[in-house]
Amino acid sequence: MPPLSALISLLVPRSSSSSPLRESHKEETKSLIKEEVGALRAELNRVSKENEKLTEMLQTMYVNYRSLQSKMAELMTESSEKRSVSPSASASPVKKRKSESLETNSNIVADNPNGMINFIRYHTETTSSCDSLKPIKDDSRPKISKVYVRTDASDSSLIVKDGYQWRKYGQKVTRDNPCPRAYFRCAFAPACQVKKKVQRSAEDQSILVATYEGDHTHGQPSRPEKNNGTAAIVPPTPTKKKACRSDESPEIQWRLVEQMASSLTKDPTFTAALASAISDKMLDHSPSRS
DNA sequence: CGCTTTTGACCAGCGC
DNA sequence: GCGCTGGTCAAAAGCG
Repeated sequence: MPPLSALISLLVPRSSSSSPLRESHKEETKSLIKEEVGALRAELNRVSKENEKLTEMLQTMYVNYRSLQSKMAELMTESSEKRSVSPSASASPVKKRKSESLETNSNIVADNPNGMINFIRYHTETTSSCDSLKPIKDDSRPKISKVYVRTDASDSSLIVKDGYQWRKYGQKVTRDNPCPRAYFRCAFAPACQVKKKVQRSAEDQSILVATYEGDHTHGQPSRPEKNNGTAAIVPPTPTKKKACRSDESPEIQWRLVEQMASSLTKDPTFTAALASAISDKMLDHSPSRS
């Protein structure tokens, strides 16, 4: 990313002349640029504060989710204990597809009433509390995680922009949902066995449900700039929680601001608007116009 | 021309 | 064993 000062120096031509008129114009331009920079910084601060608020909201949601999950786990343990008392119940094996549907039903579509969060992700670990109901053979199953993405209901594409490259290898209409389900494999590394299923929610067709199976054996090939305006908020996992805390060091906060600035300057619309605004201001105050 | 997507065929698991 | 269903394969079509 080119620094803002470099961008400005490109837009503002350097003059070798030192006439008083030129000098005053130069000063005027400088003050204008300073004003612009100040306004941009204020905007950046505003956005970062908004981001902090969203992060806090997300943390609250995550804490609520965890407490619900632990309650669910307690209930599950209780019910499994009761089952183990009853010999008829423990004798019936849970079949593969049954367990999958059970898992899906236990997941609730997380939605924000404000519509601010449209990308919710959480993991369904193989070592989850629900394992008490699963047969032992399921231990070898890959890690499954689900992502709910709010999209435009009119948008028929089954694309979930998560930064990874995916190759579609199939599509199928399932019995319980009139919307087709798309099957993807990780296209970045042939050895990477991660699979993704994407299907619109039967209840709310504006929600895309992406199911990830397994872990990537490589790093993320591309950053989320691919999202191009699609808000993507991932709730903090226990290990990542620290990075999302509001009381983190100023260095980290500054890095976050830098990242935001970077993403803004990478946006061609933003840079074009910035260049246009600066050039307009320059032309407005140019001596030829007066 | 090579890569990606589409789509019908095929296969395996499950219920009856 | 048969039918249903979800998941995968692979040839054909599409696209840059």
